[in-house]
Amino acid sequence: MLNIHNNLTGNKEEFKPIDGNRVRIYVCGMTVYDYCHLGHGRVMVGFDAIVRYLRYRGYEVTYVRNITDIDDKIITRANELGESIETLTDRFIGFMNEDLDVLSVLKPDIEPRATEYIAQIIEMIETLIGRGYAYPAENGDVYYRTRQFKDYGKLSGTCLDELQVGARIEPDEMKDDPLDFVLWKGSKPHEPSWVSPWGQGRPGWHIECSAMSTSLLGNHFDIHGGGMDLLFPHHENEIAQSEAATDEPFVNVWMHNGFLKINTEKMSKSLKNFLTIREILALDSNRQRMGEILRFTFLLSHYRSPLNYSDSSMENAKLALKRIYLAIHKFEQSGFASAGQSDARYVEKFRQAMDDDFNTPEALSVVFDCVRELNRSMETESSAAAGRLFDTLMEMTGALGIASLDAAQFLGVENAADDGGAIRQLVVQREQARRDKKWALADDLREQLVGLGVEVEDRPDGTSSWRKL
RNA sequence: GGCCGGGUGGCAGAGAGGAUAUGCAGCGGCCUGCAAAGCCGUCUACGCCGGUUCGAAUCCGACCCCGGCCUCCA
Repeated sequence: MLNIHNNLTGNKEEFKPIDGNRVRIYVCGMTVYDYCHLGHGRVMVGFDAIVRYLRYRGYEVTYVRNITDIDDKIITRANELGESIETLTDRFIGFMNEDLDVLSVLKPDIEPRATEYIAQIIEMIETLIGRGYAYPAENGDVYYRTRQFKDYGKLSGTCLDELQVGARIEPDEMKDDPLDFVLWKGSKPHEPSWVSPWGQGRPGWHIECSAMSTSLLGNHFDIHGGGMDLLFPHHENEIAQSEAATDEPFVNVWMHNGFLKINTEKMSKSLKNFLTIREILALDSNRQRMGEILRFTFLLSHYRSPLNYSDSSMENAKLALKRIYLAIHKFEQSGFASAGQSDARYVEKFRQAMDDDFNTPEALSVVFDCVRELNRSMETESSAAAGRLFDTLMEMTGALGIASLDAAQFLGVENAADDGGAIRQLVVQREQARRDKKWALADDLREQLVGLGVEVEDRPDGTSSWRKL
């Protein structure tokens, strides 16, 4: 039984798809005018793991994650850089794909862009006007009549009269009520625009997600996700728009990622304390390895908990992941063979953890228990057990999308292509010293290797393996 | 001001009325020329004050701190 924490009710609930075994899920992706930052990474990795697990569990998942490619900030940035909207957004979509690839984030089944759904957006706005939930203003804007939607606030738990205090009307807006929000923006000269019944303009932010999600997944679908900061007003507005337009319940389960913090403060663009994914990836010569360490860092805490990012959180993840890879590498070197079946004891516990609102930290504790027993079985040369435990380990890590790299490569086993052979030379000298039983020299050479970041491991036959992680 | 989260051992981070989380670090042992890796064993916990209970880190109440939302943000 899979339980998911639903922000609509505030409770953990048993998950039941609307349509048999089929799960339809929509996640708010990014607005593409800058590089992906760690907060994006957390959402993308989090839902990637969730979707992977849903599939592992046998659900037939349709995963939609949108791209916002038209909005005020995109226009501003394009003007600043003196390039077209298309060039700018295409460029950052390219960067996003590269970053997510390194984080082992699989492509969603459908990745719609707002500008490809203008017709559906206009159609939904017309429906809302027809139903009395929206009205065009003289300046070419169309606004949503918030007070008209009786359930407004049901997701975020706010009530309209409390919101009134902070609500504001910008000088150029012509709202009937400060709480109303924009569905369509009349365009100013030199801004990109589309023809609409209300003149040249472009969509407001919230409407695109309502239009894209309902077009692709139907009026009523299973799961909608995103970062906590989208809960209000974005998701609240999506509900208001969609349910007013379709007269059907919009989404059954709302899921939100906890914030990412840096130095105990929320990371955000407005605070200018954000780190981009590529900055982090550049910290290691091996981008793939760094990507997986970052992914592991995210998975090491629960998706709803606040996560404090720091150098030590990455170091922590690196060492933990290293333990997994060392076991995998040892197995690969050992000559033990896969058993073709996994150990139900671990798989059961793993599923229990993941079934409890995708508790990845708890699931990882099962992974480590399995690693320990795998190591033990390899020491006692229990071949069948080792094979079975290895298969179990790979099944669990596969479901989480981790440990997918080549173990030797991750560990940097006898790989120092960049040092001109100096390491290899020292290792060879040390092997000779050990054969000559010149222990002081051997130890001195090992110290030199450690200074180069190299870990040496002696084999019983007098040779040594080494790695540079 | 209104509304949400959270305070767990040296660090990270789950859990949730009687339990060995897990990873890193520490300590003791096995292994090793010495190490490393691995294995075995082991020490540090549940913000503060009350209450409920046979029993509370876990439930209730007060308090103190921290973070967030109420405006663009994943």
